[in-house]
Amino acid sequence: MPRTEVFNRDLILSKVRVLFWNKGFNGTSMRDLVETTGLNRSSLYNSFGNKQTLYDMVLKKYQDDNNLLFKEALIRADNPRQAIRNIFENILDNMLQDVDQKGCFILNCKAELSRSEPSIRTLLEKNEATELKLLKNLVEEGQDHEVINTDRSPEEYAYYLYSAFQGFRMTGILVNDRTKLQNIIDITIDKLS
Amino acid sequence: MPRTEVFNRDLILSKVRVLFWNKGFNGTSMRDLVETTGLNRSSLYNSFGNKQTLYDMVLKKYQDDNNLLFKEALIRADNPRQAIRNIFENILDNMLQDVDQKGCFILNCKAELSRSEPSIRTLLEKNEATELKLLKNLVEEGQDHEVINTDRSPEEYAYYLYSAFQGFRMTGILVNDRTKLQNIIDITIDKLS
DNA sequence: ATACATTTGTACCAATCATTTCAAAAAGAT
DNA sequence: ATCTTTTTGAAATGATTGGTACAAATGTAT
Repeated sequence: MPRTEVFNRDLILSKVRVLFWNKGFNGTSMRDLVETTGLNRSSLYNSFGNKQTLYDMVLKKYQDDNNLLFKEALIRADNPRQAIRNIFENILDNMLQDVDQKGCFILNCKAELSRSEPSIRTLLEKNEATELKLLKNLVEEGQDHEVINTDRSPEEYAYYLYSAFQGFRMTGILVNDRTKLQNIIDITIDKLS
Repeated sequence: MPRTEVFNRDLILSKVRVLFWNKGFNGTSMRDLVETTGLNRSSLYNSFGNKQTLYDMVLKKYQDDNNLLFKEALIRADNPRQAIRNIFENILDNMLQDVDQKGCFILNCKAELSRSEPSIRTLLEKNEATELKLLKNLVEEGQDHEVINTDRSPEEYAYYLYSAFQGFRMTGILVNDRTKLQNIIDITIDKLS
């Protein structure tokens, strides 16, 4: 009975994501979104809600994709320290492929909206807790397997790595030299050996 | 002959800065600026130019203030490694005083505008070069005075510290626990000993 | 072919955007 | 007191904002 959707929903959302990622929430207009997606204004509202819901959708999708990238890093790692290194290096490859040098969508969101949108702040806090927990567990395992030193507690190293990771992503906005970025990773991970 | 300005120019600009810092360029309206400064709409345009020039002015002022903070860190340091530590700890005090947890204005700007405004991108690149140079010189001195190890070159350590510094500032947006932030500094600087 | 649900195009909405205009008010200097 | 320059207030500018209304077009299933 019903007419089926003619457009590729995921393709549309990926275009929306690039736009928000590059220009932020406030820097992106519905006009921009209509032009870039090629969709009709009505279709956009009808199928995806309003500007806020669109932003929320692509931000969450970005989070999921990021988590997948992390999981992938864990799978092809010999040990927990290597897993942490892989997380950084997976992102490095990702960064070098991004000709726009958009940085991290979540960090851009954090910089723009963490003080204005309570719901966004909650989402960011949840994201932070998740990443810290992941890192803490990895450090804990690494210390158990004696591939990470015990100079600091797992939680302390988790905060250090979480902070370093954010800096790494911010640095990639202006720096796109693989050697320089790889060097940052090396020194950061070195600290754990 | 001319009537003198009745308002305190620096006070007005500091209010403008807080606004842009918190809500970004695109998130701040001229209406916001008029309300917060208490100035008349015409006076704002007449005395400070338009929205863009206002933003540029306060961003540059922020940069200058930041540089002053760095210089202060160098002055009261026993050696170059301590100077680097002081830079981080000066900012830590600064961060803990900021109830808004606005993070770093320059990084918020970087996240929001580095892909949209070429003039801003140039300013950010210049800022990056300056900070890297400062750090490189400090590491060089530190290695000469044997308070920083020579595992890596001054430039390599400069990138590492620059990246770590950005991460530290981004972390402070959601974390305001002194112990946790101090811990990040300690581990980061430890790497140099 | 008919019925049904959705997509689409166009036009429209009120609100807000950054910025300008301009006459009136204010305050220094002579 | 008069001149000069600036600040001020209020109103208006045209453009753009996010979002809606609704009829026409479209396609699927019976």
